[in-house]
Amino acid sequence: MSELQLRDALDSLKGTGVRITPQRHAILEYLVGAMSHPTADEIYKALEGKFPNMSVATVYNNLRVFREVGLVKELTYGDSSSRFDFVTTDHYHAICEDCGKIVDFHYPGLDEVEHLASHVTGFKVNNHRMEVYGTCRDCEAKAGAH
Amino acid sequence: MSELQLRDALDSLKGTGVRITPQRHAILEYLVGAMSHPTADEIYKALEGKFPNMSVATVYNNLRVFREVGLVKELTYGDSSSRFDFVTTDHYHAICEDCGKIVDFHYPGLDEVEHLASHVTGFKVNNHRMEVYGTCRDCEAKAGAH
DNA sequence: TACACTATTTATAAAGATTATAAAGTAAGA
DNA sequence: TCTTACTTTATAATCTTTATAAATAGTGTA
Repeated sequence: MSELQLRDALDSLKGTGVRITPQRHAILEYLVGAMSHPTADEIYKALEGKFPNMSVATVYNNLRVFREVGLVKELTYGDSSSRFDFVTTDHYHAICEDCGKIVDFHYPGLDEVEHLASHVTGFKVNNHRMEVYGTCRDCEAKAGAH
Repeated sequence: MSELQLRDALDSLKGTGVRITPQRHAILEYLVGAMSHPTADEIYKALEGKFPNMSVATVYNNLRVFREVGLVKELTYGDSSSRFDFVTTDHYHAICEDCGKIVDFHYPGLDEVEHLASHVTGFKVNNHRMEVYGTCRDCEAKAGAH
């Protein structure tokens, strides 16, 4: 399962022309296996045994690369440092109000909303629904050309 | 409208025993009137004309005070600095799947979802919809007694 | 109104997270 | 194997936020 996710991630990287270095492999592996959402520093410390010479910058650089490719989400809670989360297949929908097109997007953070809602309202919360409404790129372009 | 919000905020502060200084007044006034969600530094710069000697620490200290009292929400998007938002009456709904009861709850953080959705999908996002589903306390109690 | 007490502001330094830079190293295709 | 461009490393720099201590100023009370 994690194996498969890791392989998919590596393939996905290859597909976008990003080189696969041992450091990148290790960071991805760690993220896939991590139960929590680690900070850059936690990842750095976790891999320091395997890569005694690895620089913190390498961790940051690669987390950014992974984020840009869509493999990883950066979560900013209130605390001082960002947390990073391997993207799974949960997703929400963005809906175009002009043409009705529906586009998937991923967002890992809404469990927090369920928690807070439960806390505030006293409900036993089972699930939630969320959609984003707007104009898709095509319709926006048409409207712009008018 | 903003006037009233500001007065309410000041009263609320008095009620909790927080002193009202000219700096606090000005920061609150700025937050109430701000269309955007300013960063601490933006607030600092905006008030530097009125308070040439004000320290950045004062802005941070007071934003923390306001947050602790519940007047202000701290928003952490992906970018480097926190943004601060005067708490208004926007709210979401928790819906009981047994009896249909609807309870309001507040949650200030979903702008972040709009941002991310917009970035990922290319949509120009206008708004979103979110609801939480579950069982209210009454129905939960009844079911428990069954 | 004046006083006293304590919270607050200011100025500065310090801490912590993240990014920039340049030289050395290495993945990947030809 | 060779070459090229991308990566890593080490380090410094930047930026945001917090800590500290002395000076200042609100607020309740006499």
